[in-house]
Amino acid sequence: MHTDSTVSARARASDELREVALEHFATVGFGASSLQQIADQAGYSKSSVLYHFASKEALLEAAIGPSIDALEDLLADFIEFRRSPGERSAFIERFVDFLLANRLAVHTFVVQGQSLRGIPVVERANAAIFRLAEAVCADEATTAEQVRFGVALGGAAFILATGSTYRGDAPELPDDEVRAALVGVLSELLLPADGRSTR
Amino acid sequence: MHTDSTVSARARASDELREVALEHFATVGFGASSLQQIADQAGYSKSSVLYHFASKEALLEAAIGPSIDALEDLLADFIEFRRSPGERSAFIERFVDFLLANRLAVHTFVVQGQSLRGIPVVERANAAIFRLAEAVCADEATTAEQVRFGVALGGAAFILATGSTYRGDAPELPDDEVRAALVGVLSELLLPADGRSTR
DNA sequence: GTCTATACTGTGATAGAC
DNA sequence: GTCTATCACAGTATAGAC
Repeated sequence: MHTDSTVSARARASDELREVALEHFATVGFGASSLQQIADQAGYSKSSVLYHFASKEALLEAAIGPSIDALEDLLADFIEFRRSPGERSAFIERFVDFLLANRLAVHTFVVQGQSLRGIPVVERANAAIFRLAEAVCADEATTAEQVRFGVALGGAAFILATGSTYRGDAPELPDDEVRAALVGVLSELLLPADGRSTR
Repeated sequence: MHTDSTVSARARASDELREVALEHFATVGFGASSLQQIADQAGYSKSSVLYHFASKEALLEAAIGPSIDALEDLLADFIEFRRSPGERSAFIERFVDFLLANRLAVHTFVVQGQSLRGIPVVERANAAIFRLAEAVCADEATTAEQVRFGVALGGAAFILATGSTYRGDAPELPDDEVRAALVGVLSELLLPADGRSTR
């Protein structure tokens, strides 16, 4: 029987590598990231990375897989209860919380989801996003509704990874204010409203 | 004196390479793009690419530079007239037209603007976006306003390059409908409105 | 478990034939 | 103008020492 310390050491190294790798994948992109840079920043050798994860793709799987699991759970709940009154706005809040808790992973598979086709974990992400679009948009989505969904998703993903704004100075926006602002914006974009097409 | 045909041939090759390169940079990312792939798709050799453009960065400069010029012109006009009544909504339409006419370039420097710091042409793009944020947001921008701007910009850039939606089937949305939808969405996000913070 | 050493491929870029 | 040949280097991945 393995000692706890052995198991913990292995898990700790994996976690550190996952975290550093996710940061690289989200910022410079999967294709432009190198195992060497990830290993250096995490304080391991390149070979150690390939001991913990069989390949670069396996590292991506470990980095964003749990976030996709969480998205799928969230989506299943929403689909079950979306007809209840008020459930849609409650979903927005849960969705924003998901975005904030998984910002790097979300940015990775939203922004790079199209260019990483063929990688199993990315296909899972794309499928989840597709079902999310189906659930949020009306059954027969108009162009306007599809654009609104795309702007909401892409805009949120963009915000999460750029430090929230494009202003060079102000380094950080307070998390609670970002959360409130995102809930407001996504509500406007995704909740059914009347008479907005004539604006 | 050079013949016209010689000049045209050189210009034609450069244009073809710029176009193919821009497509690669926007889809798979600058760092993940290779001169070999670009040369193959354009029907030239890798060396020919480096004859027309001294380096990979020079190719990026040629690919997105003109779009940044156009953005700077648009921005200068807006800053001059932004106090006029109705000028802001007119600007939204011009801005959307700019986005549609420069979709790949916009997607490239918006999405990858943070990770390509240090490349001169990208610094120009980031500076232009920063001034755009200053011009569009109120003088003392609240967190909510900054988030709205970020969602609008990032969402629009996302829409432009993903074929407009995340729905797997429907291959293309009609351009005029996308334009109208984007004008509507960006107007909601960027035009001053009353009483939306309490929603 | 983590490392060094190595193999092999692909990269951006240069030099020179035609 | 476009090509082939070549360069030095970085990429992922494997084998094996400790």
